[in-house]
Amino acid sequence: MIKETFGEYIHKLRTEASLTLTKLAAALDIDQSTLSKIENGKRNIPEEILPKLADIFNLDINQLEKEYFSEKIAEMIYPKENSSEFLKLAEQKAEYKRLTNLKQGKIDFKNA
Amino acid sequence: MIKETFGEYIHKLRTEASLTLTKLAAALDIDQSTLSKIENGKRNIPEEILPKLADIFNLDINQLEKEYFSEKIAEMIYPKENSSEFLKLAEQKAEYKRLTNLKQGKIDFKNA
DNA sequence: ACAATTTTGTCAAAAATAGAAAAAATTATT
DNA sequence: AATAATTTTTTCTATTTTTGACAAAATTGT
Repeated sequence: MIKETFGEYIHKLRTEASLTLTKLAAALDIDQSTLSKIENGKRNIPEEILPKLADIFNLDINQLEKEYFSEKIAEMIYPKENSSEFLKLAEQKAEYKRLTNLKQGKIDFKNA
Repeated sequence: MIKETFGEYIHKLRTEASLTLTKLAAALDIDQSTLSKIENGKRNIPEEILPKLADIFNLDINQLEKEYFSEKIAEMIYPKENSSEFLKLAEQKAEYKRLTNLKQGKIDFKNA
């Protein structure tokens, strides 16, 4: 697990590779001011940059997505005292959702 | 745990109490068409109605919030194959966030 | 001091969300 | 089966949120 925020993580990747904001931003196809804000947690991180990041820095895209989404979840529950209870419930609900949706053939897991 | 979606749960509460959409909607201070959509999962559920629901149906507000938030989380992870890994990570991240924020005195847990 | 890099502020455009009224559809009642 | 009541869906407008881009300010490195 990365122990920084996702933005800080990107920052670390970028600086360790000696890239400027401008350069990396260009490669990610976003404005450099936007990338700065992303690194500093002041702007949403668009999901579309994940594959590009994985590509540029040779990272496992699955792990990256895990970090990305779990941060979103953490963001949401960290102020709750008993966050683990929330997560346990969420897990059950997710399970249940999968089951009921499978029955109805609503979802495919290809891009899961 | 409730096994329905939160909307379906509201529906169940409402019908068991023999209330019409119009009546409950009025009590919740929202439009009845909006309540219909909520029950059918076609509209976001505004967090503000939770205390009112708890009040009207004599429910534990904490439990209600738990159901509410965990559904949001479930919504987000249920298409992922290994959702429990996401949640484990999220838990760690939340923990970490709490620690670092405590150090900086950023958050109070009164309303957690 | 100068140049490069990064951060911040601002503003308009686009997208997402919400509220409300009315029409359409469904369900219940007589 | 007709009518009434309830629920669902549609449509429209208003509001809020998010985004992208540029320029100015601040910081950092040489």
